[in-house]
Amino acid sequence: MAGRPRIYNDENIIDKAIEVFRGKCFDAASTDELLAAMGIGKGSFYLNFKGGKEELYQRSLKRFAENLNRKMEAEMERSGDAMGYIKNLFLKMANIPSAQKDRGCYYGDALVQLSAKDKANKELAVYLLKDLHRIFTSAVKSGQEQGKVAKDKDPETLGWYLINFWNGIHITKRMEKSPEILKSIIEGNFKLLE
Amino acid sequence: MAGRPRIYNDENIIDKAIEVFRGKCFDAASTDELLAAMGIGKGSFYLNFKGGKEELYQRSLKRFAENLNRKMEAEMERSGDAMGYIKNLFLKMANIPSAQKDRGCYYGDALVQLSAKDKANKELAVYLLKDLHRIFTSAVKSGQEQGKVAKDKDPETLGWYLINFWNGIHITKRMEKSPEILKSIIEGNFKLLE
DNA sequence: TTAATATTGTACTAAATGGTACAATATTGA
DNA sequence: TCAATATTGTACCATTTAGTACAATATTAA
Repeated sequence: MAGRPRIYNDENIIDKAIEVFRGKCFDAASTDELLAAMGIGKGSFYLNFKGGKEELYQRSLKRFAENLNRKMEAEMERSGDAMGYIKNLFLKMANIPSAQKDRGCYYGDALVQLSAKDKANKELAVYLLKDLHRIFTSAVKSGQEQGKVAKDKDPETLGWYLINFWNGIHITKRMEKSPEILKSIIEGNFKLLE
Repeated sequence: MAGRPRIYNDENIIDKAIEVFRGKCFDAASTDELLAAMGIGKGSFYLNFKGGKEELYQRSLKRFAENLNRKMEAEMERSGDAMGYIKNLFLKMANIPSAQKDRGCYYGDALVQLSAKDKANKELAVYLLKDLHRIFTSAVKSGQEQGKVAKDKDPETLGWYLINFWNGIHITKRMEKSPEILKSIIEGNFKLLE
């Protein structure tokens, strides 16, 4: 259990890598650039990430899910109004600064950016998006129990509407940044749940 | 007007390039690979595409628009039922083969795949997506005239719902390929126009 | 036939790429 | 104090990259 101490923390450097990956696609993000952002050298990197860039990306997807998916579940639970929390999550997208609107959903981006050879990571992104669908579906169910969502509709299907809307708005906000237009799209789509 | 005759046709080779670009992102598609698919050598390429890969991509976006946007307008006109044509366009996506479901909208993909440095091409993709919004909006208007779309709703706003739905379904079909689920998402979302 | 010219194919280059090898270093426990 | 060991930083490597230079080639018009 001896040895030279690490100068870094796994979670911290993966967060830095996510920042880089969100600015350009997997192939365009060079290891040199990633390592510079992470603040570690190649020696440390290839020791900890035996699979190189691909493993880093995989772990960044998992790390992202801990922050997004798990946090969403926790907040839904905590607030006691899961659907209200979800709707607010969407509405907030209308008002973020323009630069942030150029960023998409980390999972959806992975599906678009990864080439066919990165099969494993693509499947992981699909898995995490389906987990998001599950979370949306559970929010719909609790919304139905609270009388906030139409009870005669299949929650699973409404969950699909929501994940599809999630996928769409993350592209649309990159082409149209007007808060008013984005807000009208969001409000309009939530009518599907009524 | 003399000189060695070209062995290729601009439109043909750009179509081949589009095939390559749709399989991987801009940065990951190498010129060698592109030229092999296009069937021309570097000499011919850099003579015709002075701007290199970036110009090729730009012209491929424009070429794609001629085939998609212009064709959509023509079909809407020809069919005499613009909204029916648009809805059918979406419904067809539910039943295409799985491999095709892994491909997205060429413009939306551009927004996700291009890095910040390709500003010009990103703006072109935005322009073409906005042209699609205009087309959707005009379909809504003609649907309203024909009593197929609710008349009390702003066509521009419904156009936004449609372009956002377009953006979304092109991501969603990459994560969920079931024709039934995709069909239910499409049918459900078109309720927003009623 | 031939001058003018547009296109082609290939050899080449400089830079960047992902990854490896390994000596130097900083710690722990005996 | 020192052996054992985990981490670090750097020099290095083979490959791939986008793009250039230019001689060879195939055509048209005089």
